[in-house]
Amino acid sequence: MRKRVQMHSSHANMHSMSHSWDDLRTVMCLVRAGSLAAAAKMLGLNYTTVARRVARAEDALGVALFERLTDGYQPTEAGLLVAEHAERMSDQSDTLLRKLQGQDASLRGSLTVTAPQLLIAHVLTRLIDEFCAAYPEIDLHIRATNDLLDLNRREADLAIRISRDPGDTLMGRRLTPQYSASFASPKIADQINANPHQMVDWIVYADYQTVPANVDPAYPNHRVRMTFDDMVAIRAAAQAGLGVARMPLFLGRASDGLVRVPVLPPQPYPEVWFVAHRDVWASAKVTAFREMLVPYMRSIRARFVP
Amino acid sequence: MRKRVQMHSSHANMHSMSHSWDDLRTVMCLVRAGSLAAAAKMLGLNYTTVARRVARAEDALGVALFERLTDGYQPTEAGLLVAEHAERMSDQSDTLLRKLQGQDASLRGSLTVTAPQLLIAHVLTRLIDEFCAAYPEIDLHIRATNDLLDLNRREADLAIRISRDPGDTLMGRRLTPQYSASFASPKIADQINANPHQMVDWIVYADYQTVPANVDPAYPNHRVRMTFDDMVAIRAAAQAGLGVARMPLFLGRASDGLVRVPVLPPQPYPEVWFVAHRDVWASAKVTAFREMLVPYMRSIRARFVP
DNA sequence: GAGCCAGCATGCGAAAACGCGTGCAAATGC
DNA sequence: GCATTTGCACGCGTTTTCGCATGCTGGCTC
Repeated sequence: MRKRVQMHSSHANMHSMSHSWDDLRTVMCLVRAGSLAAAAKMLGLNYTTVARRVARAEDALGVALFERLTDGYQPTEAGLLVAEHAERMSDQSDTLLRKLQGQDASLRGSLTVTAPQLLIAHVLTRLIDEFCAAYPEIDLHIRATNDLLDLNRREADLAIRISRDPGDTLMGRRLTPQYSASFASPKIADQINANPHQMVDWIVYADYQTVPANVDPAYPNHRVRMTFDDMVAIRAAAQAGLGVARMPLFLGRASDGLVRVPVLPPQPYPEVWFVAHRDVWASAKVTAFREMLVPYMRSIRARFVP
Repeated sequence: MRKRVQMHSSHANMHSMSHSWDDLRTVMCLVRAGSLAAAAKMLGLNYTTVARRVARAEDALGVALFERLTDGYQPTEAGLLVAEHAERMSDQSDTLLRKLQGQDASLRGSLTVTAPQLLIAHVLTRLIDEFCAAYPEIDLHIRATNDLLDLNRREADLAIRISRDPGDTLMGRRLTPQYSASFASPKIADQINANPHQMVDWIVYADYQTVPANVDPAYPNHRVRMTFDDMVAIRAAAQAGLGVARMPLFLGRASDGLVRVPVLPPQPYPEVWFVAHRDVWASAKVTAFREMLVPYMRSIRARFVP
């Protein structure tokens, strides 16, 4: 027999908000990820734990949050509602952590930097080396990816980006302007130089689908031979002599087996920016990195401009 | 005052997002409560657990959140920052739970009602009995307190309040107007009736500190004999013959050993309202309670008005 | 159709979190 | 001035939670 009526004369806090905030977060991640395994990876947990927490949350809330289908967990309307509010909780949590991080005056601990793959590989490795030597107690994490990591969600502490737009709540500092131009293997370059009227085979980004604008009118014949969605692959194709590719000067110049071809004169290309969230901009570690990066980039500016 | 020596493993993984939201909530409760024991009570935990969670949070964030003083945990600036953001997370959590509750169409489970102590005791007990009989599967929790519980924070699902203002995000329905008047023990009443010019000794609320306005001019002599901060105590004092007290009609009429004295003619007094949060207003259980309460209060309206 | 993989449930041993009891210090009450 | 209360730290035994291994299902490839 369970009790039907409870009298409370004192204001003892009894309201059954006994359910766990971590369970709400787990539900949110599962909605985002779509499967137990992906959500578990996001949370650094075993997927069994995710399943258990979701079950607990459903039990505590008295509502089904997911439909268990053979191809994964499908959120119900209630599950989406939970996820929506948990997102806002997550925003608060992220903001909090950023603010705490922004007050951190120590030059110890973790610092996560993200930058485009090829910028890291050809430009930043030396700086990274120097930074690690200068601040040996900082645990530097590099995320070399072309994805724009979400600095709001603290996927990285700072970013070096090839974009004019530092973003919404972010702050930015321009590191250098840069230009693009056309590059090809020496053999292709020789052929084109020998005969400007020969057909120029372009290797272009999948996004563009077309020959770059502003090609030199001295070379009238162009066609797109192939499209790629990855710059590393484009460069490899160009190196292998498959055609001409447009790429930033720093990249073409740093790539063995590629030479400039005059087909496309140097074109302004999105600038290189240092970007960080307002909240962490002034923190010791971010500042230390920035103050080493800015002069370094200035010193090698020649690699980016004609 | 002596501070406890704090050991922080300085290489705590500052960046593991894996830190617990529940720990943030624990910090928030400790800031609110001021002591481990009070926070633990709020959370339904042992205070040792609160201490451990706070220590974990400090370790994970790499910042001291509290100073351990002999008279309790004093939040640091960082602790206050954590609490501030956790409050917003808590708001989101509360909102979520309210919305889920608002969609709940079942007439089973828990329902928490709050009302002023004396209104429960003298007016609502019969209704509560009937409600429990009509909905035996609803677990009714009564919180009889004069504190205004926070319906936003789900300290109660619905409230019966003596106030014109249903509040900010709340909805309200007026149940009945009511009036107050002066009551005293029969002996005092006889004395005053026999000699209208005798000194009338008032027992008043600490908040007012003064004899009620609008006393009948036929009784010219008044003084405040004592002040109380509790209506139960005022009534007891009046019953014991210590003086005349102003109180709502329903209360004086329902109290043994008290009779009306004509010193203070019936005065308008704040109305009785049914109040609930928008989000839960239309839920099955709240609706069921309201639809039993409203006609009940109409049927006994005579007890509230002259 | 056999094999393979992604995705999930279940059971078990290990690890973490928890509650309780004890002990201590400072403030409070008689 | 001594007993009591409040508030906390620490150690121990227990409960809960977690990760891992196993087994199952349905869709996919060859």
